[in-house]
Amino acid sequence: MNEALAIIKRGAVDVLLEEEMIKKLAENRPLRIKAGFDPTAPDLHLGHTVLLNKLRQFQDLGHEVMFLIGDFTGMIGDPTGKSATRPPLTKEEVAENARSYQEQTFKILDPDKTRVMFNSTWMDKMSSADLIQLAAKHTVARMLERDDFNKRYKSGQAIAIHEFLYPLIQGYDSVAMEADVELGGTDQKFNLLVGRQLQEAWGQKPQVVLTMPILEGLGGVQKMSKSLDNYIGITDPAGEMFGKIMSISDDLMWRYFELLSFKSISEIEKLHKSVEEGVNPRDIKFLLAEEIVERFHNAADAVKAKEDFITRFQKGVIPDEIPERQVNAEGSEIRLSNLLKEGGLTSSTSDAMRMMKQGAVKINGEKIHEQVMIKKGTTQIYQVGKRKFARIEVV
RNA sequence: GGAGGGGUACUCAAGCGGUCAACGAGGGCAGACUGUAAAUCUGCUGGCUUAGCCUUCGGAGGUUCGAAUCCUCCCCCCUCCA
Repeated sequence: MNEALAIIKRGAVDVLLEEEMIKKLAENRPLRIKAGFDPTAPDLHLGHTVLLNKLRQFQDLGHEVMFLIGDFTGMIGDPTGKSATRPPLTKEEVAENARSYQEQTFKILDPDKTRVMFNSTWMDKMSSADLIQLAAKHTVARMLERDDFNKRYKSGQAIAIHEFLYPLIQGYDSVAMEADVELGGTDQKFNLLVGRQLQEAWGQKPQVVLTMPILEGLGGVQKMSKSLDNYIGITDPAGEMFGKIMSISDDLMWRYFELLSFKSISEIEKLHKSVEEGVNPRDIKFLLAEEIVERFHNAADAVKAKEDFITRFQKGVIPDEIPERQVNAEGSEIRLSNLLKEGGLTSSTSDAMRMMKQGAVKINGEKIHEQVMIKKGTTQIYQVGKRKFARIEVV
């Protein structure tokens, strides 16, 4: 039981309230663990798996995971200023996304102990009067306590009325689901707490709120996100996944170990000690990279990814598996800048020019500093920076 | 409905008639050094047919030789009053 609590608390930022968690565990029954997901983004990356890992741990302890897809809110759309207007999803799209979610999450979650739910099930039935009564359960002042509302309010940015509704709906989901525990990122803390309050208002025992940290992206500064392109997708090819993990800083590595590895805390502690005693952190990072690649691919791929990595970077060999592309030349030849752009190695020809000037561009391993013409019919290996390669044929 | 303030590149934030493709900071990218690490140093960070040209400062017009900067209208946001 103490052990269970320790597992639950690993990596978590908050457990509110811990005494309640202990009591619930003592009841010795499968607890109902809720976690909500946006119906829009089924492309999961390692940042999402922090939460999934925690859900998995609950499953391993014998509890039941309720995987809630917030399709109701997704179908309304969220016209809040900042994230551009996101178009409402259709029922079909939601269903498709849900399927995609399962496909990806079941690499971590145990399907037998996972129930997928949709909040439209109960929200569709809610009348306007019901909704207003729900809204009556909370006050504006308390809403403004939420950090991001608070900041926006103080700095004079818009807050639309419906934004106040989202935490309430999310909280009501906990009521409808009779959740014992709800998991979320630290950014969700406020919303999760609203759930507690509403459950009490409906005469239920409030859920325990457990928040997990937001995983930093590859740069270690901003959160991992697709739009910042600093993520490791769980469907990334093995070699890429391995390489991305190897590129993180040593400090960040320990964070990834804590949040992403299935190794026990004591094992990780041992690794930490070994580094302090002089083991090259890089070798420890190998362990992490192998573990993650193995989880989302398989053991053989992990081994191969490591070998490739070593030949490629420690021995400086150009990788043998590089993407092959074809680029169309208008005439008998094409400018290198255009080739790099068309070949997807740079975002624009201007970018390509900059890269050349900085000595980041190589053709067959040879640095190219200036614009050159590439003849039609040639196939060469182009490289921009350390990581971007392509074998491009000019046709 | 009334009064005032504001909308600048990924983010924050200068600029308030030319020297502005737009200071600075953060973020990001690249090079050097390395362990594809960190730290550090250097360069870059709108596009193109790249010593030149083209399009950007909420939107549309206008004034001017010349506008992010001035004027008009519109849209959006904030504050106070009702």
